[in-house]
Amino acid sequence: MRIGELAERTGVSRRLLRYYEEQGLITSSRALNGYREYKESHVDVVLQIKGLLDAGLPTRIIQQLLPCLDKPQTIYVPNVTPEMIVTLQCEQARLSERIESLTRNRDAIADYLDTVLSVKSANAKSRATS
Amino acid sequence: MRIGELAERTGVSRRLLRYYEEQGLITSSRALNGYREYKESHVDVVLQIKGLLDAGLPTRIIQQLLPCLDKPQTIYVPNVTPEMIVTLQCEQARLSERIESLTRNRDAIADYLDTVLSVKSANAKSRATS
DNA sequence: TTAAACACTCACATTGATGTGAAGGTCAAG
DNA sequence: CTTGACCTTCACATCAATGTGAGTGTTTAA
Repeated sequence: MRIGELAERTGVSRRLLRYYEEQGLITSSRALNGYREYKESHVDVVLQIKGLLDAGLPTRIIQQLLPCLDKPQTIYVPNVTPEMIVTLQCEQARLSERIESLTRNRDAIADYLDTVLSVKSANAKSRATS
Repeated sequence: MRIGELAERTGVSRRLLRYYEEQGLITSSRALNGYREYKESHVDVVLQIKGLLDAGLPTRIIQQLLPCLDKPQTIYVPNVTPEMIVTLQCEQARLSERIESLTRNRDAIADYLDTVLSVKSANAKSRATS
């Protein structure tokens, strides 16, 4: 598929798809006319990138992460450097921190909404009986 | 306390503290000489802001969120607009999405590390017996 | 064959979160 | 009274993620 379709199917602009490629997050083959050609699998990869980016990870980290997040991963196992392992462990820890922080805040919002909404419904009742 | 101490205790640069104030995330009183004065409670608020920012939320959202994340919140309940509730619900959903995405990816990293490390230890054993 | 839709590269603009530095005021200690 | 460590504002710089547009080539379909 070409860039337009990929953009449409992922919700990521053409501009950004080219940017991701420039940043080494995705690759593409080129047709004879120079157009980028993508495979089905790119859809998922782009969505994953989108998710990570949206989660606040910078592209250079994502670039390191991506090769490890593939499903049939066993092939890549042997040539992993110890530094890479350390990087991943750090990143894993950072992700956990983020998750915790986000969860805390989401729960706080939830609590707040609960309170607000219960008060509102109580008010509605008291208005009904007055 | 003054800005230097707050910076040190929160790990947020003076520059950023002023920026947060400019963005309406925190307030400060001024001493006679014009110096900013902060209270103990600012430490927690700044840490919370840091967490949210680090979690990828933009300041303008944090600004809307903050008043709702206070503990003694019941006072503020009455004057909440319906739009605000909608905003919060949206933001809550977005947070959940982020959390999901982050969790998925963290688990993928964990799986990868597990695989890598188990292979490594297997290799170590086979080297030992050869 | 021409127009519309799509692709390409290149480059400049913007936004948000930061850093950095200049020019100057305040205050405490020597 | 001076020096050093604070503080102030202001402004310019940077970086990553994006947008936007110009200028040009390609494919598609009327």
